[in-house]
Amino acid sequence: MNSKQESQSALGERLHELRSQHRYSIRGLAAKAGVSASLVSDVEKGKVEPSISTLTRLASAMGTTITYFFSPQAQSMGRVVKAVDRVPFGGLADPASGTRPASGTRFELASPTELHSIEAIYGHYEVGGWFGEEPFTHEGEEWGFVLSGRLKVILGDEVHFLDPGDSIWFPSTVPHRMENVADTPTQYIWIDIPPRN
Amino acid sequence: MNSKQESQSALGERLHELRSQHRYSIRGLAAKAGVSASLVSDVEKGKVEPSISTLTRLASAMGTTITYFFSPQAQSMGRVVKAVDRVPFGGLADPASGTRPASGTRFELASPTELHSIEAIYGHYEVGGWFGEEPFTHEGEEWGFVLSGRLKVILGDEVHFLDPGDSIWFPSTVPHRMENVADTPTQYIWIDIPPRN
DNA sequence: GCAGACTGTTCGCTAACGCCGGACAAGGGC
DNA sequence: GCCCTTGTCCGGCGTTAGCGAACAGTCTGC
Repeated sequence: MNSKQESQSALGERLHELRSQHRYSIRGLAAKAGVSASLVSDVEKGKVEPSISTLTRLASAMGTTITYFFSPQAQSMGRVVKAVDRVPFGGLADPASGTRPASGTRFELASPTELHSIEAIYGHYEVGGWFGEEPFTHEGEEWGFVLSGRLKVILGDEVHFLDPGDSIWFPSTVPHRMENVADTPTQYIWIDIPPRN
Repeated sequence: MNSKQESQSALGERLHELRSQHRYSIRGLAAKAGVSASLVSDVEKGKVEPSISTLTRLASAMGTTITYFFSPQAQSMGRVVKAVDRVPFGGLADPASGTRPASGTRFELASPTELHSIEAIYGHYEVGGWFGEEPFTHEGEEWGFVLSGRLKVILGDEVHFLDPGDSIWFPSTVPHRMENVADTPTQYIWIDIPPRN
């Protein structure tokens, strides 16, 4: 196993992961990128190292850039809080005292920090609906929560998929774009936070 | 001129620019990267689109990664203040009043913002000296100023070269590494700023 | 049951081109 | 003059990226 094979398989895994998130079939992605299905398969299996042009086309077909495949996935520009990862909020009673400030309620913290001076929006995306023809930026920060459907959020070079219950936070200065990729309408709660001062 | 040629030449320009900054000859870089000199020339001239493995080797030979060639150079993680770009400081008198608070002195602002609670260091690098075997991160921010020599600063995927009079500012959370690439000792002033609070 | 439309994979095959070695002209420096 | 370096160009080899077709497996619907 030489380093070439290692990097190939790493690249293939990233491609497979990205394609799976998009729920594209191999032939579907191939058609969208203008390449053959066998090539996509070969790349994912690490049998072939694609040319830079081909990899660029594959990235473009999924709304990202070639840097996606090389940048470590650890350093994220935003923070995603998966539904299963939400922590109870308001119930953090002192275990020793056993105090319970509330009963019959359930709060879960879905944002990485507590935020103030926010603008809440209840949104509705028709099938195929999107916001931001091209990724755009502005001041402030925002936080979104998907109630139903499936929302694709482009964050710089990253692509996040939000299923019902998932939420996302990011600074608005990161180029972003939202798109409903479900075959049903997508409902969401969106929070915009203007810059402080 | 199709898009392929465009991207090739853009890639070639980035490679040429990076190689020039390192002051490597074509053969020098080729030897360091383990490729032929003609290939380096062809890539720079946009005659050939290198394979991903080759481009990775070239990037590695110059202390960066393949993402360098694809990330837009506009979005910089840090801000470089070139010697020629420094603005006079302390002499910003009101043109109308014509007041001159000082005489016989010359101050120039070399950092993007005024900083407080700092730790200043006068450093000395022997030929070939470096700091940080691998890029490292920590809290806070820092600012450096080169008095003599030539300092190579790796900032994430970026590579900056500081000649005497140049300075750099960046958050310490960006992986960084410093290296004297001059054939003489490098003197510098380095400022470390711990996180606020 | 079986047809049809999917899924992903494998197998030659070929044209393309990445990559190399060598030769070339154009400077300095001595 | 000679020598060493600079970058470029050319011919050609060898690899392989990319393709089309055929493959087996799964699921749906008739």
